[in-house]
Amino acid sequence: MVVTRFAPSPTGYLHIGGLRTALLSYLWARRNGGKFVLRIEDTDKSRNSEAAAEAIVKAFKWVGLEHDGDIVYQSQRDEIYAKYIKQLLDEGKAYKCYMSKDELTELRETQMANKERTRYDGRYRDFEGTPPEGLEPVIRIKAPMTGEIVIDDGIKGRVIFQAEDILDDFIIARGDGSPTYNFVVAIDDALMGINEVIRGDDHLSNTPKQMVVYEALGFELPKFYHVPMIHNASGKKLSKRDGATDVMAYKEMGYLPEALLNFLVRLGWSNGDQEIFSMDEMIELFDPSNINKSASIYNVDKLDWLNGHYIKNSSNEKLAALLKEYGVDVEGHDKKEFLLDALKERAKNMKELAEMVPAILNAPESYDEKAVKKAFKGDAKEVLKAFVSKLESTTELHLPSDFHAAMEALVAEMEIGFGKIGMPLRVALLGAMGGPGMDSVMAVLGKDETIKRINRAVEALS
RNA sequence: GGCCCCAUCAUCUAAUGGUUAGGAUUCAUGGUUUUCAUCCAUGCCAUAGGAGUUCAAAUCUCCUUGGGGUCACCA
Repeated sequence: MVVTRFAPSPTGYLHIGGLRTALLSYLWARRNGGKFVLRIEDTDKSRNSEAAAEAIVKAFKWVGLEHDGDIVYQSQRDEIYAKYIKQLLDEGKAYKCYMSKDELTELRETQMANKERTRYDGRYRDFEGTPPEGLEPVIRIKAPMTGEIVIDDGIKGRVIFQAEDILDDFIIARGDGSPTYNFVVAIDDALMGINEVIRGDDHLSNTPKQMVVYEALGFELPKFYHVPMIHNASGKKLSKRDGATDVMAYKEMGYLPEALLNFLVRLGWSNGDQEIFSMDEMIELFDPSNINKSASIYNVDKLDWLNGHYIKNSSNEKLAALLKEYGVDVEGHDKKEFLLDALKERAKNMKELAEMVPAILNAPESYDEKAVKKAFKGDAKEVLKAFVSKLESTTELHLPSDFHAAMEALVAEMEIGFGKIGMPLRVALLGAMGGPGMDSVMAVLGKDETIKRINRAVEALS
């Protein structure tokens, strides 16, 4: 069975890059009928892991990703790590190092001055004397100093490191006894049965260290997939400065989760010319082994386009329910179908959609000067008055097509162009140019409100 | 700087060693419309550079250049 995981460090919220690796792990697990588990990497206890976990779960919930089983907190697994530290110590695969932080810094500076690679020099590897007083030792693992470390990566292919270039006896437990990242990741992944690790390729150079731990503990290696990063417009790793990296901020900006996921899955991965993927299609088609090797740049235009697409193709019921989260309630409005039909074609995001609703439902408080100047010239008022009479004398006025017919009849009778009625009518009903078709607007407003608004405008603009 | 990774339009990407290098987004133009948007049509735009292998290279090899990642008692 394929078991994947998402293992964020709790920095407070889920960001867009994290969501992508989570999505890919999720898809691959689902495609294989496997499991997708969530683990919070909170070995640094100074941070509030619960709030972070809640934020992540909240974001997961919003986009519709579900993890299997309980959330695993590394902060609650100290005994497990302690057990393995003891085991390695007993087996002579790890040892106590009494070097102080100052000494370490000094060593590093000397090495840098000599243009050598900075590394621990192994001075306590075979130490048998009396340890210095008053110093809590760190635990270091014995790492191979020669030979090749080969990662058979599912995306990058064979990646080969020389042990002497990158390894030293790295620290697996700090002076206070707490275990370090590369140690616990390997243990947790192994213990939780994770056999397919999909993560950012910034972890590629950590992998050899983790492999040392796997080897020392006799665990079986998972399959690694190191996914290229998402970069910002200037080609750098996506950071908090690049605008809204918090997934929940995308909700606030009016993005639909399906648009966001669709956007993310297409970053570095494709299926021929297909651009639109439902969740089911993603699950059916996604395979991490055909993810691109190169980083991709995050580009909002495509996301906006996708979002517009998904809004246009959403049902009115769904949009009405969603709109409530953006402070607009149209569920009780008897013309909500006409309203949403007209508006969803033109909204790029939910926030825009939410703003368009009151612009129609509320009568204009003022009339845009430029629009008035353009639309209210010549006999515009006479045309509007004639249109009012036309509406008053028409009994069946419900559908947009009914109102359209009324307009058509008027322009035919008066022998004028559509613009002669359309433009002043637009200003009268909405106060400005722009917006949906007049027939839809009138159908939403109804006959009485339409007439009322026209009369008011004619009066106000005299 | 050491090590590792990467390189097709501005951006996301497609292309069993043989295609007029395809699609999408953006942009431009035209059409549709009472306006704006949508929608439709058309157009602009790419194999980083240099060697090599081959009848044939975006595709394989090497070098150069460029970009990125990583080098903690952070994760």
